Amino acid sequence: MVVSGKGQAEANSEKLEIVRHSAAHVMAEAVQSIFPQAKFGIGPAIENGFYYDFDLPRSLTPDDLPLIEAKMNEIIASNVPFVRQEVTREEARQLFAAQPYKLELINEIADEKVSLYQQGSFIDLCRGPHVSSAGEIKAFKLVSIAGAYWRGDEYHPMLQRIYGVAFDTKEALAEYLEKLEEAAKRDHRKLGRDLDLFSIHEEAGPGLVHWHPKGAVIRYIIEGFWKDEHIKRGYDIVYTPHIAKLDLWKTSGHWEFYRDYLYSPMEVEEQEYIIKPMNCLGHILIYKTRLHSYRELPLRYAELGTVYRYERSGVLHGLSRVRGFTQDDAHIFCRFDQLEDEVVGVLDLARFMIDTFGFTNYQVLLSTRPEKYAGTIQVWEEATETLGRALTRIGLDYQIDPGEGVFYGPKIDIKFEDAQGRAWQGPTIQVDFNLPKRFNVTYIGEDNQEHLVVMIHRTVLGSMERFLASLTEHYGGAFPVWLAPLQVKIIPVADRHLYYARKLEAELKSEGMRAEVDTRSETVNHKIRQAQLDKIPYMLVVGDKEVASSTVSVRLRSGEQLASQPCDNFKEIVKSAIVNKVKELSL
RNA sequence: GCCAGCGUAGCUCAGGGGUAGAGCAGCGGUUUCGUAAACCGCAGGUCGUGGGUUCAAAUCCCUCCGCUGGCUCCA
Repeated sequence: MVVSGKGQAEANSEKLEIVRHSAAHVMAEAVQSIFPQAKFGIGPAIENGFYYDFDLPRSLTPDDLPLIEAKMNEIIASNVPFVRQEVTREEARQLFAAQPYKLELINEIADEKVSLYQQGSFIDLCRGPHVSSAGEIKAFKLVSIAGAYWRGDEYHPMLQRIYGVAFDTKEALAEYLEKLEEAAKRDHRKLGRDLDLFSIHEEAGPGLVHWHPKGAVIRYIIEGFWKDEHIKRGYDIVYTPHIAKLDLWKTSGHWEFYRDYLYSPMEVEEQEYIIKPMNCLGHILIYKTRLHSYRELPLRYAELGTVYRYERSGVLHGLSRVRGFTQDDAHIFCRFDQLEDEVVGVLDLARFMIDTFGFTNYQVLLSTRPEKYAGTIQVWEEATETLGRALTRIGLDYQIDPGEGVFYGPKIDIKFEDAQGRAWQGPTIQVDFNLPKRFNVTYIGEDNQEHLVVMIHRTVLGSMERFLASLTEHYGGAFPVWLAPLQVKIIPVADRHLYYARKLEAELKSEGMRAEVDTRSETVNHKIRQAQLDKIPYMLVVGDKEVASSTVSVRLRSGEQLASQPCDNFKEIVKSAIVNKVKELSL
């Protein structure tokens, strides 16, 4: 039996964190030497590196970074020791008399003693630990400057933050920077343009997505799959209008709570209407067109519903954060005693979707009661426990996100990571105690009395836009065959093979495959290169040999090449890849 | 929204007070080719917008719009 405490890897990562934290202090010393008037915020280690926040007499520009780096290198070369000492809070206050942010921090420390770390001329309030001397920082680079509000509060002053990355060795640093460059190639905004999937136009407005034919094919396939799967799982597909009277949104509370996210009302025949920011109200109206017995619950209304929300200009991001998007939405109306089974059902569906589309990098979060909430604590606790039980039943590992629930109920979020490691919320399951009450959404129970339903808002993809972003980055644009906008590119060797190539194209198309002939009078090499850049799964090169023997020569986008084979054989291979939704090309 | 940076041809980018450039893509020819870029030619831009400084602005200054990276936010 192994009795040792920490594993080697864990110890290494702790050491690296200390190095990164110390690098932040060294950077602060460098900044202090350049700007003696600098006021210091905080400077922690973060994933891959560190940052430090400064209040400086002028704005930093990227040109400042090499100067600060040079200074840091001097400090590191001098190998100054990091010295820890403890002083009383009062002594610390005197020491940091000219440092308002530090004073604020000192005042919040409960202990009578506070610890300080000093290297060279720079002394900082800090819990530590640190390296013993600056020379232990082996490889770092300053990467960017950003504004950051003091203590993350937008009503506090904005400080200047410098981000750096730091690693054990120069090689590890170079490897990391290389990885960043590779990640940029997977960025859905770049691939979206290169692969002709979508565009966003200044003329039309930021955050408004135009789906090109190739992006639209992917969406169309996903939507068809999504609808079929929902019908199989007991959902009913509905459609609701894109605008509705403002009064409806006043009743729901959205006008009061989410006004900042709503587009201004438009007047129609002296009535005010708004464009919908959510689909739920339409579904509620459908539900309420008649009385419902407890026997017919749960009812599940699903809609690929397009919504519009005003997002602040600084937060828009490709397809991941937009102002108009289509949610793969559904609302489940059920009894409280059905909640757990329903959540299990949704989680099972969400996981089925995640697996089918091949995602592996995601995290599951259970968000609990926030400070401002509707309903009673008891109901909240019951519902939160129910969500937790559902997660356990389905066997999903999850973390608690305390206080991050929506005011109307707890929720489960599934977040996908993008190419640069940023997390974006995809599937979400939210329990709602608020709307059923506000709209009096009820069923008639066994006791012949009216009871409020429990509503679940849920998506299993998130939105079509964000989902395409995630999908594109996950596959680096090389979509699985069933999703690939174009599945087969037919490449005739010379013009005399065009007839045969077109016949093949027609044959494949008639069986539902997406095939196209490259009819240009270009070299075979050129056409193959183009097909490779377009990341088309299969390329069929046809020349004299193939025409003579009625075969095709298959090249995969992996570069793998296969012997000539009968066309029927190839068709079966592609069909099976489509039907089985295979993630990797294999033959 | 806030801080910083950026905006030159469809794309990637050069030029930085004195007549707007390249490669790729596009178009027209020639070439008919066997698994990642044939050759020749042509065309393509109010240098994001509006204003200012100047004899002269893509270039310097300001406004706005958009994008990028952060921050805040994200029902």
